Amino acid sequence: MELTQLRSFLVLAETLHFSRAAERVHLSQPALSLQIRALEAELGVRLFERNRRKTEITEAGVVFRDEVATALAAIEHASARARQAAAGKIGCLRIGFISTAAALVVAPLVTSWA
Amino acid sequence: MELTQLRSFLVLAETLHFSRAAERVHLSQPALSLQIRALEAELGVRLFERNRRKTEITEAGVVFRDEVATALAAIEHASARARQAAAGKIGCLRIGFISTAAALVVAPLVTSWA
DNA sequence: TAAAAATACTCCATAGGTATTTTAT
DNA sequence: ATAAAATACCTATGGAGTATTTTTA
Repeated sequence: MELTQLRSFLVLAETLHFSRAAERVHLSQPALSLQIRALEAELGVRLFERNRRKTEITEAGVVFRDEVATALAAIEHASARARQAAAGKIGCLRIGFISTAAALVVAPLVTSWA
Repeated sequence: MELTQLRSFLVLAETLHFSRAAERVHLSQPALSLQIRALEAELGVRLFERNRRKTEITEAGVVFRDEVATALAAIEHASARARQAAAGKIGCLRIGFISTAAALVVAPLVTSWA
């Protein structure tokens, strides 16, 4: 399973139209089709019902869509938090009394002041 | 960003040892090294500090690890739920009175009885 | 006949492996 | 000298594109 497949899946679940979904994720229609097929194959679950002229999402597809959306958002969030942490925006707030000499040592380590 | 990179990252965050982590995810040591480098490059964040003989996880790495672990678990969960839904294990519980004739029609649709 | 998805095929980018080097103890 | 990670290089896989076919309304 690939993140790109999951992103494509979410867009298709929204548009319910392979060609338009493909356009939105910058893929050709066949490429998107293959991604969805691969995803369905790996899950062993049919996510969309391709009837006549319309593409419908299955009940399983709805369940998968809602949970995957949350998971992908979590990954985005994780990336943002990691960047913040690296930039020193995330850390511990600890309160205590120290000597003036120690304060001079500690001060340069502080990344932001309240 | 790829799921395989995230899985490799989680294992490395656990073992703190490239060779052993590579073994656990069935990759060669250089391949794992490249995955981590690619991940760090995409995030713009250093996730591990490779000092002398020991590999240490950075503060940003810890943040990323915790959130990614949750996200990956969510994806696993989504897959399981989708399979359950496809198998008809998830659905509505609706209670009402219907005729015996209607009951005979409905009965075959029931996937499980309470 | 038109519109949408699936299939066939070709190609190339890149992920991964092996071999080697670098680095630090 | 050893142990661990990085680098170099090569290869093969499979993902993506174009062209085409199938399907059904």
